[in-house]
Amino acid sequence: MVLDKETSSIEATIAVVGERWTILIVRDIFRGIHRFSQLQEDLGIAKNLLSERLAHLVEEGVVERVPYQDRPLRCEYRLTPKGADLSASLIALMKWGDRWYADDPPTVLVHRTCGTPLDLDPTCPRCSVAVTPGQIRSQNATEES
Amino acid sequence: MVLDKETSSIEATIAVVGERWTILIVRDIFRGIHRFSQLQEDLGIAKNLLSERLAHLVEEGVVERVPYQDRPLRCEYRLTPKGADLSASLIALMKWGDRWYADDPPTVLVHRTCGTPLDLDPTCPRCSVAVTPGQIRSQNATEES
DNA sequence: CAGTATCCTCGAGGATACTG
DNA sequence: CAGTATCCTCGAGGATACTG
Repeated sequence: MVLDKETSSIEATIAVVGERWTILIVRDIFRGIHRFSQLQEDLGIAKNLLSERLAHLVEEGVVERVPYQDRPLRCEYRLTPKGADLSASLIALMKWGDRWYADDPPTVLVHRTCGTPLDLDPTCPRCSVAVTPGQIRSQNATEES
Repeated sequence: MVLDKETSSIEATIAVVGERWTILIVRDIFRGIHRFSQLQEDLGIAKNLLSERLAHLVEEGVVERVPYQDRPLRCEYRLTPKGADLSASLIALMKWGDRWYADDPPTVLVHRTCGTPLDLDPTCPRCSVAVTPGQIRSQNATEES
């Protein structure tokens, strides 16, 4: 059917980052927490689980190990371009939680440096209407629209 | 710390929809699949699990039961406004999966009705720069920016 | 510090039978 | 059709001890 592409795309995404600890780890790395012990302390996750989740993220190419000292060799975890590309997803999830579960609604999410409110609701630039997932399809980037 | 709000917002979101079946159910309802048997067939999920996940979504106010016949009473599942508000998140996840796991990259996501490509990368409208999750904060909607 | 190795337990997923 | 009720099994989460 027509929606196969979108189907597998969502499934692919949640197969990689659709797990509580995994997504929280990625969020923490976004926030500048890069070292094993810092992640463990911030998240309160068991060390074997953190180790396993990080290995999984490295294997998927979302996170990479970057040495920051020799003798003994120590690495920290950084987002790859693929991992950094998750920002839109994280922000959308954050924004939804903020909208519906904030202690004192209404709140808005703003750019930290300049305070400008951010609107991430998907809108078609041509039609100027809100777009839902069912109204979207994939097409090859080289095709004519 | 300053990021507490975002932290709990993401955790709140994944507590509600951060599970494989749950998110696929929401996606299917977005796509127009509203009945129990259709969802079960489309997803290949065990009936007790589907029943439980739907009950959870109803309880969370993401989905609602809407009768479509009496005698016997039958209900279908529709998104509430809160559920429909998940579209930005679903699309962002879909788009990431499409970008990094499409069979034949590059692909783009376009508005189904008019074919216009959609860009959901978060950009600050004032600064015109890409915004990452760590560069966002919550503030009360009534505060001055 | 940054992990790996073990072990234990509980509960989720799934299959199946049953029901109005 | 749209579920509920049971039952079984496996494996994930977590705690803890250990290692270079």
